[in-house]
Amino acid sequence: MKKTLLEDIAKELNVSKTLVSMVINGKGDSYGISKKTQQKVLEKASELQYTPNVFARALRTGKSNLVGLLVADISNPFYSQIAKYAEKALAAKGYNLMVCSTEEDIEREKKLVQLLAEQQIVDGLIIATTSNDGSIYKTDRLKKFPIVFIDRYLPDFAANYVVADNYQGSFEITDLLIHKGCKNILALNVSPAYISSLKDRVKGFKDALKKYNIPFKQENLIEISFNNIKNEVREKLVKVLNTNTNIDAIYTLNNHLATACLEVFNEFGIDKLKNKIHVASFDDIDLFNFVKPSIISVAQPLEKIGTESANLVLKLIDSKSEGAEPVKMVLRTSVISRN
Amino acid sequence: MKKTLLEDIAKELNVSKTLVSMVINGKGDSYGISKKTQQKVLEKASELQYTPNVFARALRTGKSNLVGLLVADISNPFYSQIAKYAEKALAAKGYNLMVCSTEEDIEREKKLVQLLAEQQIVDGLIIATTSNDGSIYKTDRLKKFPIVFIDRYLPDFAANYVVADNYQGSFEITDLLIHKGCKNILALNVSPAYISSLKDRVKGFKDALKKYNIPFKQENLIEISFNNIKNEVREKLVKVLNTNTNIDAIYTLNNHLATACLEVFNEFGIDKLKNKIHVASFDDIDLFNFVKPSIISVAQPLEKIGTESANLVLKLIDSKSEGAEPVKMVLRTSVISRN
DNA sequence: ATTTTTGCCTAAAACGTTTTAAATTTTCAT
DNA sequence: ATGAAAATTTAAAACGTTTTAGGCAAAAAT
Repeated sequence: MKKTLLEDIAKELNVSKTLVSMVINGKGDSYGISKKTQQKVLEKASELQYTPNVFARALRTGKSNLVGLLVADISNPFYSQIAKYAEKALAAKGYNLMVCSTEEDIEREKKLVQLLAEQQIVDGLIIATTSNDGSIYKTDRLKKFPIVFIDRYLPDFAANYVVADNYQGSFEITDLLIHKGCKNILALNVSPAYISSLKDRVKGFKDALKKYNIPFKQENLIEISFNNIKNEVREKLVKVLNTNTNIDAIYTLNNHLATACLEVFNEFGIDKLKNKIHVASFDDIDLFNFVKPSIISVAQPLEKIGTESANLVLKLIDSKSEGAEPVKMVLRTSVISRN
Repeated sequence: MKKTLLEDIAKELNVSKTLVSMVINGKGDSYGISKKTQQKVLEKASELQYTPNVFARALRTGKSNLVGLLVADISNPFYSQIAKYAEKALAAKGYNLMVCSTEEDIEREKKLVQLLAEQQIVDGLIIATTSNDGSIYKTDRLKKFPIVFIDRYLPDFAANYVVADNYQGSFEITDLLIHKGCKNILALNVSPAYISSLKDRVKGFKDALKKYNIPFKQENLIEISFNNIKNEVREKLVKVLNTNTNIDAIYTLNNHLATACLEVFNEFGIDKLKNKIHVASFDDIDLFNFVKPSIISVAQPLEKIGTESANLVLKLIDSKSEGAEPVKMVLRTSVISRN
């Protein structure tokens, strides 16, 4: 049972494959194919279970109906949730999704972009970039390629993005901590710290302190390198808590840091820590619903990021929007307070 | 700056594009192209940054160098971890991965398989199937298409699969519970219960009971429908615990059930529950490291499942292995005991 | 009764590769 | 030198579409 081709349908009906192609693509009317003929073609096509060859079509039209999603780590629930919703939104419009992990490696990101975009394998890209300066996106070809950045945007780079309002979320959760009486908050950040979302979170944190005239101390912002989170957190956190005994809150700037902290708590016993330490984290993961000490967190609108970025990239693909102003979408986060 | 084509290289060197194609594809030697010419071609190709057009190549050869991964839900960490490792293994061999969520919907699975496999978009598929009888895989075309099932296999269906040893894991964890003194274990299963991994877990559970001459009671195996887990767990769990007060352990058959149980515990307060209830779960998630009551769990070899399924599907693709015996890989799980 | 318009349809080229079959050039033995 | 054999190289077809440019009737306008 061979695959049905346009030609098979054409032969059976004694028409040209041109005509069949037109009808199949819904252009029958605009090319003035009679209703009767269109009907015949569609019936025969479904009878023979015709499905167009994607590669031939892509070769001819330069369109693949694929969208790529590049994230640092697909096994991070933050990204996999976004992936899920993006896929759904794309599927609704007849597009398929290719997910690739960059492993927070800019070289791998570059290779993938080259492969997927320059090669025109995908019609558009959704990217959580690891790049700091966006240099890899400054080629002529890529500048007019449909790309939507998510989670992290590139400063000084006119590009479309859909991100959470990291500043607002961080400001609000810090504000909440302060309202709960915290005066000496220890913040944990993760390198590479040039990533826009992290920078904005730090800024929100600092500005909230400023609002209440609490001086920011550099030693209260610890930086952990992303590829050795567990160990560094253990090391540095224990040290700080031992030397600086009036820390009254810990604020982790992403979910990995939070998990690492909780592990340290576990290991050393929560009670050994000063009693009234509050814990807060950017990102909201399932875990936080179950864990003591109870954690307040900033939930990002994952579904919205996924859906909106997908729709935006489709819009870019459709509109061939040369020269249009880039769309910058900043979505509100919500602070989740647990008793 | 137009894309470089085979023809561009050919023209610059005054050779045919046939020759260039041969050299680029590493077939220079076998076609007897002189070393000198090969050298020239490769140099010029890299000078002009030639990369072949994937679609033209796929159209001509019928090979796309893509592999599809179909899972029930990419946002489930179980699957997203597998995805990560599969992607890595594939990338190492020059293949890319397309991940698609089926949402545990057999119709969507069918559509995706049709699109990806029958359409030859991908060269092979890795699938966590929702199908119970495998009927959608029994077409002539699919029977000889490179498919590796993961997580769940299809009984009565000669197919390649890579799965965890669900029976062994379930047997061992039940055994462990019994050793801890439990005599009245409540097991929570999830529908659709025809899924092989779940059936094997149930069997392991029952056989472990049998080993110690503990009679299996049907009312100690509760079934929860997968699309309403949270509510049903709350409802049924509370009821059972109230009526049947000598339950001394709860064993959830997957990670979703476990999370739902923990939520119920949270809601009603752990202390309200009989003190000495042990909690066990198939699957091992991050959460379990942090939660009280402490949970024993069965960890599946996620990395291995991802890597091995990827390698297997590549082997199938390469070997055009008609008629070869299907590979059935059953990987040991490990029971993780927390004090 | 011829020309023009309209309505419907088609042949052929094009997309960028790979592969087949054959052509050309070189080398070697005579 | 000459023909056969060996070593290189190539033209053209093929993969399955979409699109361009146009063809041919039938209907309408002159």
